[in-house]
Formats: sequence, C-alpha cells, structure tokens
Amino acid sequence: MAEYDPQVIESKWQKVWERQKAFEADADPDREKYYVLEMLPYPSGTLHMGHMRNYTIGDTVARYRRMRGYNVVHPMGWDAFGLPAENAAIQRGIHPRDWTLGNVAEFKKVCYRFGFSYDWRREIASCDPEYYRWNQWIFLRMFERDLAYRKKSRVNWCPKCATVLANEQVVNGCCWRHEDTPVEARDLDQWFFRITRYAEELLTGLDAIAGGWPERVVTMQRNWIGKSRGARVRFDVAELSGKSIEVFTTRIDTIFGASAIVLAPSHPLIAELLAGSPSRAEAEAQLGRMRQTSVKAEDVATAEKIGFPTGRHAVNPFSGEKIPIWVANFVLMDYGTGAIMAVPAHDERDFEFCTKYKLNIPIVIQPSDGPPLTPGNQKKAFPEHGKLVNSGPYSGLASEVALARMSADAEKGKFGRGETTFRLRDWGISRQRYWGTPIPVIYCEKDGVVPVPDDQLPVRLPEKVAITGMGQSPLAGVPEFVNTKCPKCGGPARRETDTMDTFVDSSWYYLRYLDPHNEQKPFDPAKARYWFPVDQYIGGIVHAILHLLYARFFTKVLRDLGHVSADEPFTRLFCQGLVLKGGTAMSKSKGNVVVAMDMAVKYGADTGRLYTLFAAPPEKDMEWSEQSVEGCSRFLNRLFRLVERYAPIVRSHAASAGELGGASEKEKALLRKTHQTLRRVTYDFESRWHFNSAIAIVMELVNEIHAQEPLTEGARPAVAKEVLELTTLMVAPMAPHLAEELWEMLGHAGGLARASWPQYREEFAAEEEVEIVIQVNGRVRARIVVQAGLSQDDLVASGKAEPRVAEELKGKAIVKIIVVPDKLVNLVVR
RNA sequence: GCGGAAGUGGCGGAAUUGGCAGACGCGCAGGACUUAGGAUCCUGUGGCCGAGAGGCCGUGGGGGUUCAACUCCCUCCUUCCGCACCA
Repeated sequence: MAEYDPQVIESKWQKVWERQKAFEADADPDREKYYVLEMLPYPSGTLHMGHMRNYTIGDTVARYRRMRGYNVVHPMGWDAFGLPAENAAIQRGIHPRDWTLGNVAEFKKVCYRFGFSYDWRREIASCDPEYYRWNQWIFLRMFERDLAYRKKSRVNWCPKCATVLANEQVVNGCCWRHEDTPVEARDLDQWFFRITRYAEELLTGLDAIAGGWPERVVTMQRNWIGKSRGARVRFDVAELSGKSIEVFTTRIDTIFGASAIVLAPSHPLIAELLAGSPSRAEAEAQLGRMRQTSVKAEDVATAEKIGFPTGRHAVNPFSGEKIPIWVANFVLMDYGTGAIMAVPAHDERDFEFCTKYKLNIPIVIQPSDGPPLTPGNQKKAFPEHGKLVNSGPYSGLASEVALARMSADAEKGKFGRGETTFRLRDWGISRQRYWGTPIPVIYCEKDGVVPVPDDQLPVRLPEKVAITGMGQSPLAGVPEFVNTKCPKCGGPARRETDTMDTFVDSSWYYLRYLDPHNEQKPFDPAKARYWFPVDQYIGGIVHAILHLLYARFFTKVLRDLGHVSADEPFTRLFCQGLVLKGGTAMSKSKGNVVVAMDMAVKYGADTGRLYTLFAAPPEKDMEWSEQSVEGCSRFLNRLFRLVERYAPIVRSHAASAGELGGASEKEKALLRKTHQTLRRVTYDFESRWHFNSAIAIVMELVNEIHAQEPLTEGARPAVAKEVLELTTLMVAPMAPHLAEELWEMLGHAGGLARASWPQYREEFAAEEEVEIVIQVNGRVRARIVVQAGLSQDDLVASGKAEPRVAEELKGKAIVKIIVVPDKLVNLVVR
C-alpha cells in the first residue's frame, strides 16, 4: 500500500500545473471574469505562516472560482522598494537591489512550494525600471493637472544622522539610532499629491462599496477623511486696521462665548501682530521653543497645552466685544484656517486652556434638560447642543436653529460664510531615500521647475550610491545623476534627488498586472475594461486607511485621465486576521515565527494550508498550535487511505450517474450525507468564507464513510464513485495537491485544476426521516424519529404519546402548542 | 476621550441567523492491534447530583422581551484593535 507522501505528490502536481499552464488567464469577452488579488507583499527575508494565511485564503477563493467556471486572473508581484533594503545595505554592505531580488527569489520559491495558483506571466516588481517609469509617467500627468505640487513641509530631522527620519523611525521623540537625541522639526521643500481635491468623492464613493467592504474599514476611511460642516468667520484685529484673522468653527452658535482667538505657532500673521507689541521679546522666545516640537502625532496629542498672549485683540463681529489674541501649541496650522476662537464653556480643549491661563469662561449654551450651568458649578466644558443664552438677538434659540441663522447672517454681514472642511490632508510623497522611484523633475536656474519629458523616462536610479543613512538624500551624492541639462533651455540643471513614497508603487499595481509588459502605456485600457475592477481584494487590516485610500485616489485620477472607467478599484475587500504565536502576531523581530518552508517540509503544503483555514474563521486572529496541525495532517492521511482503499472498485467500473437509483438504505444514507455536506460547503464558500466549518463537515463525512464501511461488501461502484469524487472536489480548493492525486487515483486523466464544482442534488440531500424534539414548557422531554414532512397534528399526537411527555402533562392543561415542522414541538402547560 | 470588534468546555472553535449549546479538531482518559509505538483504529470526555434511568445548572455579570435567547433589547464589566488637541 502506498503512503501519503506530500513531498512527492506536491512536487508532482506543481510540475503538472506548470506544464498545463493551468493558471494562466487571458481576457475572453465570452466568459465572466473574476479578478482576485492579495495585497502586494513586501519581500522581506523569511516567510512565515502569518504571510501564508493571506495567500492561502486568496488561493482557495481563486481555485473555487475557477471551478465555478469563471475566467480567473490571480496575479502576484513585489512591493520591492523601501527602507529595509537600505538598512540591509548599511548593515551588511549589500546593494539594496541584490538584497531585494534575493528575497523575491526566496518568496517566489515558497509561493511555488505552497502551490498557489498565480499567473506568473504577470509578475511585476516595483523596483524594475519598466514598472517605476509608469510611476513617473503618472506623476507627470498629475503635475500637468496641478495634482502634484511642491511646498515647504515639516519633517523629522535627526541632527546626529543629519537626515530626515520617517515617522516610524522616531521613538519617544528621539532618533531610533540615537535614543538620547531629540528629533527636530525642519521645513523642507517637498512634493505632494493633491488628494484633497477628491476628498468629497472619496467619501461619497464609500457608499457604493460599503456592502462589499468590512464595515470597520469603511468607518475608518470615513473618519480619516473627516468631513465637517461649519463656518468661517472673520475677526478684525483691533490694533491693526485692515488686518483680520479668519477662524473655522463648527459651533458658530457659541460665538458669543468666545474669550480669545488662538493662532497656531506657524500662523503667518504672528510676525505682524508681534511687531511693536509690548510683549514681543517674551513672546518670540516662547514661539521659538514651540516650533521645535516633534511632528509625531502621539507626542502632539499628549503634549501639555501651552500658549502666550500676543498683546493684540480681535473684535467679535457678532458682539463687537474685544478679546485677546493668543498663540498656542494645540492649534494646528494645517486644519481649518490655523486659527480658532476659544469658547471655553463649550469646548473641552478650550476649557482646559482658558482655565490654565485664567481667561473668561462665559456660558452661552444651556442644556435643554437638567440643571442649568452657572460659573460656580461648571467643572468641565458642556459641548452639546442646547439653548442659547447671553447671545444678543439669538438668545433663546436652539443650537440647531442658531447654527443656520448665524451662518447666514455672517454671510449677509460679509464677515463669514458656511464652509465644509476635511481632516484629510494632501499626500506628501517626497522621501529623502535612495531605494525608491526618482521623482521626474529637473530644476533649472532659468526655467525653474521643469518636468522630465516623457521620452526621457524612466529616470533611472543610479547603481553606485553611497548609502550611509547619514546626510541628505543619497542621490544628492551622485554627481552623474544630479547634474543634467534643462530639457527646455539645454542649460545646466540639477535633478530632484528625493524619491517617491513607496505607497505610490502600490497605488496602481493592480492595473499593471493586467498588461505587465506594455512599453507604450502603463496598461492597455481595453484590457482594463475587461478585467477591472478587482472583484475580490484580500489583505491585512493594517492597510485599512492609507493604502486603500491612495489606491482609490489613483483610480479616480486614472479615470479622469481616461484610462479606466471604474470609479472604485476594489469591489469587495476582505481583511484576514493575524496569525499569533504566544499571544502576539508572528514577526521576525519578536522571534515567534513558524517558517513557512519548514511547515511544507515537515507536513506538506496541503496540511499547512488546511490548518490555516481550519483553525479559525479567516477574518479572526488565530493562535498557532503545532498539535492542531497534526490533526489536519491526520485528516489528509485518512482521506488518502480512504480513497486508496476504494479506488480499485471505482476504477473497475465505468459508472454513470444514472446508476445511483435503487441504492440500499446504507448507500442512501451515505449519498444523503455527501450531498448535505456539499450543500453546506458550497454555502460556506459562497457566503461568508467560513472554511473552518466547511472543513469540519467534510471531516464528518470522511469519518462516516470510515465508520460505516458501507462500501466494502458488495459495494456499488456508482455510489463509491459519487461519494469519493464529490469529497475530492470539495477539498480541492483547500488541499489542491492531494485532491489532484486522489482524482487521478479515481481514474481521471488530465487533472482537476479546471474541473467543475459539483452541484448538490436536493433529491439526495433531502432527509427521509427527521428527529423531532418534544419540549414541555421549553424543556426537552423526548426525541422521536419520524418520517419527514409529517403534519403538525400528527407531530403533536406522536409527541403527546411519549411516556416522558405524558407524565409531564398529567393533571395539567395545555395552553399553547408551537410546532416547527421537521424540528420541534413545544407544549406549553399550566 | 472618540470609533470599531469580541467575550461559549482544559484549548482552537461550531450552532445554516430566535428552535436540541458545545459540531469538527486538539488535549486528556480507557481499550484494541503490536516486539514496540510519538503510527493506526475504537470508546469516553461542560459542571454538579445519581449505582442507573434520569435530574438540575450552564454561552462575561445583572435585568428584560418570548412558548423558546449564545442569538433580540437595556445596563454594567473585561479584552483587543484603530484614530487621537481636527476647532
């Protein structure tokens, strides 16, 4: 008897699939397409089972869809630019490209070993000039439309490294390499994508995809875009005629309670306000300190509120009241107008600030129910809507009414207007790094900023670069790269030395897959018309905001450029859970990884795949358990032995399905179980991807075939064939190598990579007999087996006849009878 | 602080969406086969009471709706995740 040897079987079928080109798919207007995609991986060193979960889910879905007859495109590629490659270069003196390509080769080997059904002809790597030239091309198109622009922006700067740090390289406000050196803020000229132009559409577009995306992701995106309606109001500066300050507020109804105007430390008007102010010297010293603080969000959020008065005043346009103008660290320059009106009684932050600096706290909103606020009893801000008081002509109005009326009045008085703002900011794409896409721009003394002409693309990354992690952008140290000619005047010019954020690479790669070798365009719109959008996208929740938002943005830009017609790139999104070991996510740095290749060598890829699907529903985190892996291995072994045992019977007979009639009771029971299993597995695959329960029920089926041995004595080949073939097909998307082997054992030539998913048959699945639970007052008192479809009256009668039930009914009156057909009878007695 | 998700045996989890709680797997216990088994097969396995038939309790806590609640409503607790001075 042959043993189940996954090493032999898996390698055998991987070669067959390759020879058959089983997973290559091309546009075919006559067939319905299905584009399933796992998020572009960063090819880091060793692949562990945390990675494999993502691909296993995607592959299972891809294989299932193929069996359902779809024309499935399932590509794979590499997010090959990025900081880790540069770190490797610094630490080991290896070129980032060599390090990256080495990892890619390793990654690919593991994907192959796990039998993932990718169309490898479509493979791309973002560090390939044939890929990133199109990043540059898209950048230029965006530049032409003012969607790419340059402005000064604040970055983290380590004075010891003399370089810019990414946010994640800032640890506790200090450089990750120099933990005693506080990070400084610096302003550099940087490139931005004007994603805010699409803010409204990125928000409304969520409604269209909401049904196909996890709700939490939609919510996170919505919050990130952060639309808020309010008003912009102008306050004149009392001491400087003709000067004014605009604030943004969502609560114009509280404006009579404003006790100060507060500016962000980098507000442009500060210099003018301070010129000639009595408190100038002290104020400038404070300002200097404030401007040094870190850029990191957490640090900003937890910092204590500090501020100082400018000595100037603003005039409240509604009340005519003069209030002081302050500067404080908690006001953000890049949200709203960079200035706020502080209404301490009705805003928590303002309350904290004004309490600290002993500013007035006038109450202008009273709760619509509950005790009224008084200066004596107010311990914290009251930020809710309510009824206006001390608000001149608006006193007595409800907030909701006042908001609209005061906004309209501000507009009439020409000192304000209704306005909508977004929390979303433009996307800064400049990185002072080597291993990324060069930004295709040239600076000429005469012509200024000059885009690189299309026919000079790609702007290639130079090979020989000193990467030290110190100093400015590495490319600035390569004179052959920097020094060039101005495309306009031909005079001497220098190239931009920053590279693009790697999120640019992953913002449109799903379109390049559709036409990966096109040398004329990023992709052929005709091909995109067939394949795009992605039907099912699969990846980690970590990318819920940025990557997905950027990809949506790019899709809209490319649509407006006329390259695609879809509004959204991903119709459905699935976020798989993490793989934990010892309670924390598997990661190399934590040292708790289960190496994917080790898994394949010890148990085989099919066992690894099956366990990943079996241990938990795919959207939930799962804890890795080696012992449970053994369980899956045992199951596949059992299945192998089962088919091996009966395969000769099946093969000896060229059975046709028509011979299933007239089966014995035992055979009928088995056919029933098989078709019920198929019904349930199909349901799990179609609806919610609960592969764990699909596998469980197939295990039950296999157990039943084993236990009852209905096929041994005088077994009917037609029944054996039906049962074993369906079982094999059901596990095929999950354990594809073994399924192929079983399929061959059962007498099929040519493999099942393109076999059809079977249709369950109701006439086999239907139960002839059902177990009915008989309850008295909701408690189970008996179970009876009856013919299916029995009438309610018959069920009640049979139930009452049960001795245990009769006993309970003795001396009591039945007040209500509930019958659930084929399931349950509940007799309510008193 | 705001937003989201989740709490079921010793463990991972199931319950086709209001109808038998604990499927399936792991672990554990007992047995069979074996020179041997960490292979394979069989049996048992939520808690308490009982020799047994059987009974009672049980899905984070408390309350409610219902003939019937892991499932729906209210409330509290715990854990995880995301955002975080957004005016």
